[in-house]
Amino acid sequence: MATIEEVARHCGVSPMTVSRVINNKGYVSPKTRKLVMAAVKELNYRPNLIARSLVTNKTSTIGVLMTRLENPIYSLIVSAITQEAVKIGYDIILSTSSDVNSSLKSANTLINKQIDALIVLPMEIRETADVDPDDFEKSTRGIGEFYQRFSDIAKELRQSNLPVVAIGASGLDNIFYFVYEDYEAGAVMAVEYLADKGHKGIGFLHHVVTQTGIWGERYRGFFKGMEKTGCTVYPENMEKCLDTIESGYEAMNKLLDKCRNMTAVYCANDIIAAGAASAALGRGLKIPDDISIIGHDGSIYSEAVHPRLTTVSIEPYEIGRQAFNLAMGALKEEREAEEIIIRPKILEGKSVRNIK
Amino acid sequence: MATIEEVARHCGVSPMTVSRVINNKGYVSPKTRKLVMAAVKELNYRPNLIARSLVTNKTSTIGVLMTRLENPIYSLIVSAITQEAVKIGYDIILSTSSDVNSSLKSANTLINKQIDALIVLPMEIRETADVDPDDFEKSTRGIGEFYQRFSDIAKELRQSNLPVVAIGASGLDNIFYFVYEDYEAGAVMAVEYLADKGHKGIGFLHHVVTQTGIWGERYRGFFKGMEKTGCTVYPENMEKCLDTIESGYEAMNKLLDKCRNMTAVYCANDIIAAGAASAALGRGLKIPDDISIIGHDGSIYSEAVHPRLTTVSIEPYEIGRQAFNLAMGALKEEREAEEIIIRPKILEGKSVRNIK
DNA sequence: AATATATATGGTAACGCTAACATATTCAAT
DNA sequence: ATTGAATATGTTAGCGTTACCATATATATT
Repeated sequence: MATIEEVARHCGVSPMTVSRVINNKGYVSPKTRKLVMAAVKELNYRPNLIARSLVTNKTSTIGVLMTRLENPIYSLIVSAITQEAVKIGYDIILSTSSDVNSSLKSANTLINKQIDALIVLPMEIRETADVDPDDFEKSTRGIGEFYQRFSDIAKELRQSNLPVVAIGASGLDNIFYFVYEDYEAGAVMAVEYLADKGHKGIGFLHHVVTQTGIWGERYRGFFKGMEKTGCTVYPENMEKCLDTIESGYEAMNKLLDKCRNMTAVYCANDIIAAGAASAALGRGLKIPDDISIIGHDGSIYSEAVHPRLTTVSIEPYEIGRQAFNLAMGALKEEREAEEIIIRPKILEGKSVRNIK
Repeated sequence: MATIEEVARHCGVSPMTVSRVINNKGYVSPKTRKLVMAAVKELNYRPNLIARSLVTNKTSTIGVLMTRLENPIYSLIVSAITQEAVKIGYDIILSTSSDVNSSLKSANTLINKQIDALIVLPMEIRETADVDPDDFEKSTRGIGEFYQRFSDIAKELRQSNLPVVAIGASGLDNIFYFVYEDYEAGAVMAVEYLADKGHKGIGFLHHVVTQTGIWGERYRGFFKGMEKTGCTVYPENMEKCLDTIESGYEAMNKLLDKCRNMTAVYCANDIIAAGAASAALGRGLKIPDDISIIGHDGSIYSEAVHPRLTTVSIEPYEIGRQAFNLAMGALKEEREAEEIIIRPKILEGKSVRNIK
């Protein structure tokens, strides 16, 4: 592989001149520029970006630390980040780890690789590697611990001016940039939407996790929405489940067995809603004639059921875009600290009936 | 940020000794080791992996060049790659580009960043940036051009011992490692499965692209399967569509209007099948009692419809795993050239009726 | 003609690390 | 005691690039 030195020798100039040409920086006469460019082409010269990084102290690479790329929402976020990044000549280096220890290890590796900024998306991080992934109570309990132990690293990064953007969180020690979706507001919106269509008997398929994280927010949002719209919450119209189609299906069947005066159901996400829709159809119920369903996420699942699901659409692309630009802004030291809250939207499908 | 030199000074040894400790390489007395480790902790030393790479000439980073991370199949492949990578201390640097020019540019950047290996996954690459993404005829026409123009780069990489693994392709100039799924065999399997259940009137919802790439393979596979099972192909039982739910829905409606003696439909992928299922349900048809449906991909879409779709399951995780390990094997120069073909499996749902 | 400014090029050192070699020191085996 | 290997540490140089400063020439301004 040709080096800058060889290119320089090949056309009788100094390495510095070659450097000026390839970086388009400083003064170079048109004649030498042409000469150098010809040599670059002839020798098939590739600038060694590692060597450049060593001296410039920047890599044009940002680290993304996350858990499950399998989850379409996260992969959409990452997709947005990479798309924004490529626009300004940045690349992303991706690390997926599922438990606290390996996440911290990954974070350190990324930092040691001299990334210019770090975006963390630790949703679904697990306490330990050996936890049953289907034990959701336990399996989401790692996030807090991660942030706690990450705090020291974040402090250090702060000092060395490496911005850290946390997606899906806020108010953490030593982290100053946040992007998150207002899930609670989304849940409120879902209930309001149903109430607005004349529904009073509103059911809820919620995740088993009800206290923390995204599921906690949606859980609280449901109650808030019910109160706001003056609807009564009946325990018989609620059922818990996991984040799978199968679980949503089973929970909906249980719910339909015990519910009373229930005309609509808010599902904590589209996956659950898809399962719920299947259960309803399987019992010969028509959607939305016999039962209205509203989901949450605006994921591709909401399109996969018939009729298309009305859902509270979160904006993964927007989250990724904002996260990346926040990181870039912080690099330029434009801001000291910032928090960006993305508001969801109602994405109307055909799964909610107007019964007014 | 502390350097190795500072750590060395701090405990009165040479940088080499510190290097030996942090790399666990060569002889170091237990006493000095302890001393150094204490200094490392105290100064919060982080080895600069960029500097290390410059001298070792390896980065423990592999490049992944792809188009649309939004497509769950691709993101599952990437997920598998990262999971395999992290196991042996590698990271992946991800680049998503949608057209030929920017893909080549991204490839060059990755190479210049001194990646140890490159995995390319150029499915759905477009000829130019301004092509309408929904114009599938045009939008998939870029792959060939990409590989053609990539060939020079591949040759160069070959010389510098940087392995290139192409996913979803085979027999390309200057590329020696391939991992791909046998989609044609999958289509044959789908038809055979239906025939085995007693179906003779088998319909086909195929993609508008019928000559090249994955759609071409599935298209050919359908005919091969029909011939193999002795079923007759009726043009009235075929309809073309795009890779969207909506398009699958519309195509299925057209198909149901014109078909004759059709008891089952093979859909070129699960997205189309999900749309088709919705259309069938929307017409009051029962699945699988009135019409059997089989999809292709084994994607999460196949779970999102009721009843759960029987589908030809491709193995994205396996593809990613094999691709990464192929790259690693090539790095160790264990092999000269290799081609790994992944065979799909039938994933049984409840969307196909046994009419024997 | 004299001075200031813009343009063009080169030399040196350094970024932080490790490979390769050199040199001690220890310890066991003769 | 003598040798040879194993153990332990240090020295030097270089990976490929650019920052910084120095210098030379061309062009504009008075």
